[in-house]
Amino acid sequence: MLQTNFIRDNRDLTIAGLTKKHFKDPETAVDKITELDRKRREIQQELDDVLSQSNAKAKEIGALMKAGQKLEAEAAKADTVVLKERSRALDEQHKVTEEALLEELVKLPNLPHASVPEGRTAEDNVTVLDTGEKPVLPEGALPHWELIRKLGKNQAPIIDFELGNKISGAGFPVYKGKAARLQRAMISFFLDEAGKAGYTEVQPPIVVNADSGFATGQLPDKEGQMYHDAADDLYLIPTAEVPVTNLYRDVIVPETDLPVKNVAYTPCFRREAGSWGAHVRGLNRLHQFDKVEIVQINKPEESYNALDEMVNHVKGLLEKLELPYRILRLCGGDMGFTSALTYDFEVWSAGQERWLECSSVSNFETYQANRLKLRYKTADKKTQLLHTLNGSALALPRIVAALLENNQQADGTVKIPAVLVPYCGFDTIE
RNA sequence: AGAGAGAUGGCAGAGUGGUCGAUUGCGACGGUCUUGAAAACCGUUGACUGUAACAGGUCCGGGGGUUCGAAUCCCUCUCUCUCUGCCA
Repeated sequence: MLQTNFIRDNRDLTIAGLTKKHFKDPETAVDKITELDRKRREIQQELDDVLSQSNAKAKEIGALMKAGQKLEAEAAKADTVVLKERSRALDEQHKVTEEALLEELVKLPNLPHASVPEGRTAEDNVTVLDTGEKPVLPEGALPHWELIRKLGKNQAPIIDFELGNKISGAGFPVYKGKAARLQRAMISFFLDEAGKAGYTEVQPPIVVNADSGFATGQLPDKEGQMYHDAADDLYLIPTAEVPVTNLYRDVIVPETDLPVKNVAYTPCFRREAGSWGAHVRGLNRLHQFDKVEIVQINKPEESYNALDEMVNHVKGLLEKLELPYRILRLCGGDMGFTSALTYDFEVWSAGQERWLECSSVSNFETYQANRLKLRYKTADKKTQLLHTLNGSALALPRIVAALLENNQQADGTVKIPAVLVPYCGFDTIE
């Protein structure tokens, strides 16, 4: 959430930023907020004044009572009636205005960093790195959803969508045998790599309350994208970002603890309402998938260095997995609601000849921290909002898809990259 | 799930209607003393809002109420602890 103070003092910057993000009619939104903010502060001032008078009166009455001057006390009580009426009315106005302000404020996305390219769609994203080297597949190479039918014993697919259909529904595959083991291996590998890079491993809850969803920005923006348990008003997490970042909700972090670096493996759940289509096959889009997420909390002046560090970490993973990939700097129109700068990683899926998004690394600056009330104390004892960052390192299904497709051999088997062999206990899936 | 108790500042722990934003202890920070450290002593030590800076306002688990006035009384929700039951 943007800060009202910032909007008030930087009207043009705010409008320019919103425009870059293709936010509809930013002037109107900013004006509305500025006006509500002005009104709120005006009411607040008046209310404070009335309360101050009431407090003084109450003290006066207290002193009179103590002195045993009952008559005078009763007279003073009469004076408070008007004050009380007035403060009730003002309080009501204040509440209404504040709610209206918040309602408008949460509609505003984060402002993009200066380096964010102009543009509206994925077409306008800027490729900042392309590793080139795409594998040449043998004759008869298949996309992974075909390939998995041929792998495993007795024609039982190692990743079984039909079986998932039966027990849950579309988008909930069952991993079996070496596919299940591969998943577990990758989770361990990713966690170990993050550990070596200084991240502390955490295991958070995978259902969260509405406060948590709000603080990281999933609510109210993406209400319909999360699975919701109405009985207990809890949400299944769409990403570990939500619980892990919320560990620091309402926290003032000691400066000496910065930067905070956490890594978590969790399953992720996404309803993907409305985003299903014919092109979405196999592992390309799922309702449940596994992901290892890195999260950093850093001082404002350090956060973009931290973002670079995270990007390099993800690069390292893909390189160790020997997968071709590219990095995109997302344009204003394609970025997430809460992000100030996002790099997407796409892995080359040779069997379907497509790029698949497998990681998204973002700096949210103070947008989440403002909702989280996540702060630290500066050397001169001021409390200041921190910056939050996160990135997938990595999301599994599309990596699995790319591994299977890119590493398929002429004889129909699949080679496992060397770094995963110790984790898997095998080097080939047949 | 049933019965009882409780939720106060970084922590511990007072406070049961009137200068209480809150006694005190610990911790932390600054100082005196010391070559340095410890001890001792003195002082400082929550957040939000607001102001140019003061002032002012709000916050004692959350929400609501009673009252001129609430940490203190009432209602409600949530959570924690103890005992009993059940259970990976």
